[in-house]
Amino acid sequence: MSSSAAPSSATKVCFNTNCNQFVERPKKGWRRRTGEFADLCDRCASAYDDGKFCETFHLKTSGWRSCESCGKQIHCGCIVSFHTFVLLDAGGIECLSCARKSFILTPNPAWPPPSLFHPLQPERIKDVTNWNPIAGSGPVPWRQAPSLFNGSAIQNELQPRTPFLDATGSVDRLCLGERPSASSSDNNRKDSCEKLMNGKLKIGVPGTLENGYAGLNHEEPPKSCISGPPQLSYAKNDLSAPSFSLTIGSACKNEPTDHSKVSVSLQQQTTLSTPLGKQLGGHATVDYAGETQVRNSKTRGDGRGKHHLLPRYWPRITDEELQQISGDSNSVITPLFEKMLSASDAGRIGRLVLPKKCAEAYFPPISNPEGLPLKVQDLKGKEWMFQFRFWPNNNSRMYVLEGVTPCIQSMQLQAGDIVTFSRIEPEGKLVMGCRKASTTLTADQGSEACSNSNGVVTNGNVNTKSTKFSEEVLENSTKKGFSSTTHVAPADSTIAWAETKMSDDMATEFIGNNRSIRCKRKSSTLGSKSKRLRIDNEDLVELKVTVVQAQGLMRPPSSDAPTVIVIEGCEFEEYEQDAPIIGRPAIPSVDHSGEKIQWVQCEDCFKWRKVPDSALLPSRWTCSENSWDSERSVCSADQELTADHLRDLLPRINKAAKKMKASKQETDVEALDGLDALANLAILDEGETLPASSQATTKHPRHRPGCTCIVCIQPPSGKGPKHKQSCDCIVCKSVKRRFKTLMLKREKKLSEKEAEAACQKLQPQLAGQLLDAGDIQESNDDAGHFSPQRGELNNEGYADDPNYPNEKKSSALPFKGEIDLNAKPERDDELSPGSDSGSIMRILQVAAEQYVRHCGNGSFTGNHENGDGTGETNPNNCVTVGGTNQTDVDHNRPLSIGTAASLAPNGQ
DNA sequence: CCAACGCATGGGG
DNA sequence: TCCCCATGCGTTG
Repeated sequence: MSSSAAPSSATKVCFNTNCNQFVERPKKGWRRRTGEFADLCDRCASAYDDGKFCETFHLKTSGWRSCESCGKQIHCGCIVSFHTFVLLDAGGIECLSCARKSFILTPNPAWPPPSLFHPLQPERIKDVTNWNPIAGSGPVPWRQAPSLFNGSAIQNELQPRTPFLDATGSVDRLCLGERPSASSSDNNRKDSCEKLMNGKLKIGVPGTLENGYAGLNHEEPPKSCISGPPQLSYAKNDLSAPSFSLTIGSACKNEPTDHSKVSVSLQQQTTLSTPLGKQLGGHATVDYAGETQVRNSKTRGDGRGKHHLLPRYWPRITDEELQQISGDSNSVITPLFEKMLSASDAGRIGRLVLPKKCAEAYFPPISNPEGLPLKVQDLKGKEWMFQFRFWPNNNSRMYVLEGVTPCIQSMQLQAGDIVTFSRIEPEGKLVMGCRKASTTLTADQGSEACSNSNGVVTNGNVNTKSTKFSEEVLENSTKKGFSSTTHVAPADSTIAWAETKMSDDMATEFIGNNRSIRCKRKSSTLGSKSKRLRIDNEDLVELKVTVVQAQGLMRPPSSDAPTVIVIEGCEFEEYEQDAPIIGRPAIPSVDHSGEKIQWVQCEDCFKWRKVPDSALLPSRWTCSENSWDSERSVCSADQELTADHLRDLLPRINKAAKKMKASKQETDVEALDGLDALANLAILDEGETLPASSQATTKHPRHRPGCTCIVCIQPPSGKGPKHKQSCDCIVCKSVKRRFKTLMLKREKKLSEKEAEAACQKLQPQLAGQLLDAGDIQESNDDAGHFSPQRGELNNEGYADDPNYPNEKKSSALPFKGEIDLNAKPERDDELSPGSDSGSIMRILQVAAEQYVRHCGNGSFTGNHENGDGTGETNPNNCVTVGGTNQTDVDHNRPLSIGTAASLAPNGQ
């Protein structure tokens, strides 16, 4: 590859390695993977402009192939000409001209990654109105499907549906974002190119066309070229230095030589070496669109041509997995898709629901509901025979793999784990891999996996992969920081913190526990109709913890004492000059002399250092800043705190948290939404491991104890006299604005439908509630109301059991119990979270109102709907979602941020 | 009575 | 609003 050895453009040496002349005024050549253009001397640039670069400089190199149609020689495998041909499904290549004639539009994989294109992407690229999903939407076709591109009938069929068919030249653009090398003189083509770009090229992405995988999917563009669609095959042999083989359809089969693929050595090798990096970037080949189209429109009859494959199905296969799949062979692995097992997938029914698009894209077409037996190989090489079939469903189809139970069991998979499907080339065998939930949280997928996963965990196993991920998350969360009130760190970051910041021993313990927390929580999300709602609820718990954690990280600013202002009866501390800083989490303790101290971990070496209790530590603290112990002011110094000691410290903290939780549970738990919430608590208890960060330093030294207000987290500047309700000072404005935002979000979130449903469903309930709260309470017991017994059950993990009777689980709709307790008759409509609830926004509202009631001596109450004016609530309630868990009986009780051990002494 | 099958339902994107 | 898909549930063997 010319780019590899060429000097950087900054040297003003011709980028052409066969030239290397010094150039004073370099001309732009092809687009490099960095996004820059190759600087060429006049001569080389001229050759490039004329489309004769390869002829001139690469004539004697390998890689020349003939266009299957016109026989024109084209240099393949070269970045310069990479975009001048298309790979045919049946093997071979076709020049763009011929491809255009054949309506073969799908360019070779785009390269460089889309992000690199952005600076040069014209605005119009955003205009996707011309985008026709057909060409780009078809998933990678079943490899054995006939090549459709030589069939004129098919082409004809496609033609009317592909308005940009005349834009073949766009391939150049697509790939290089610049002029086509071979046909730059063709103005028409240029225009076409631009049109195409308008339509979709934006994508210049890997996977460019396919399935929305990458190419087309603007809404969910791959994060990088490597996280795209499965068309890039990963050559096992290249593990050490990742490169990708672009295999197209059955090309490999027909031409097992390297002609069938174009190896591209990726620049981002380091990236690629990460699990995420293995997301083989996609590319599309001409046939995808065609075949998909045909299959969709003819065979399947659902020809909507809309095949955006959801990112959650993108294959995320790691090196190891690829290696496992390919074994010792030289096979090229084409990751197809993956799916997180649902409870029913992993259940005993033995049916694995296949994402429709995946099924239609990667599995053989079936027209009979009976389907076909499908041989799938597992990672051990064992072959399984599944029945690939479908059943009609609402004018659509629901694809399933039947008979997967033995396979899933042999892989020891459970709901939440991920199965991956890949294809081995050239054999074309389907391979089913798997990834345990505990190792699935790649950066990209993390959130999703987390939110969707029921994350069954494997005994808190810790492996390097998960740790890596945690580090990534940590890094991300660190970057994001906790300083923003609106930022709610993902739960994972909590875990990440624990995993990465603890000493080894502790990390192990923490990781295990945290994982189990996370995973158990997740596991409770499956197996119920209200799965998604339950996820919401889980999120609430996690939010709460996270905010608690955030609170715990707050440190008063170095400036003078705060100015205390009062807004609507609430006191707020303001720091005129400096906002509170984000402090580093620490573990409060007492040393042998009885002096209060705190343990803090060095950012660099992770060793724990003892610092005075009063020490205010920056978020990034290292041994070098240990001014209290000069001997241990370097990372090389031994850690004073033994692992055992540290181990002792944490349970203590956890106990404190637990105790606090226990006290809260009496009231809060009643407000929890039944089994799931209880399960969450149980999980927390069981895990006993809120990260130290969320517990050890949860005291806000200069703050009103228990204050969780947004002002405290992120105080607005300015000070002033007592604020009146009509005050429009910056503080009040800020608060009001935030509340308004909160409410707007809520409004947005709540569909009318939900509101109606909520009202309707609640009417009877509320009516009954007015009559006899006791009865309701009792009747709601099964509906998820808290009961100690139920709590026990959850502690025993029943709630985690997907097989746990659905009647019970599904009845555990969030807030069924709490609604009764919290709703004021006159405000039922507002307060009722909706019978189907779990709506976080509603919860926020409830929390906000409670807080308002607490702070605002009632003046806020009922005004929040205005979203403005007097109704402003401290939006912090938004984060205090933990409040959800504590939508307690006592309306006057202040909202506290939740379970933080030491954060809010007065917060229950 | 149980398991398997296959369709229906409905939440959510 | 449409579609996907997780899962409920009736039917059948």
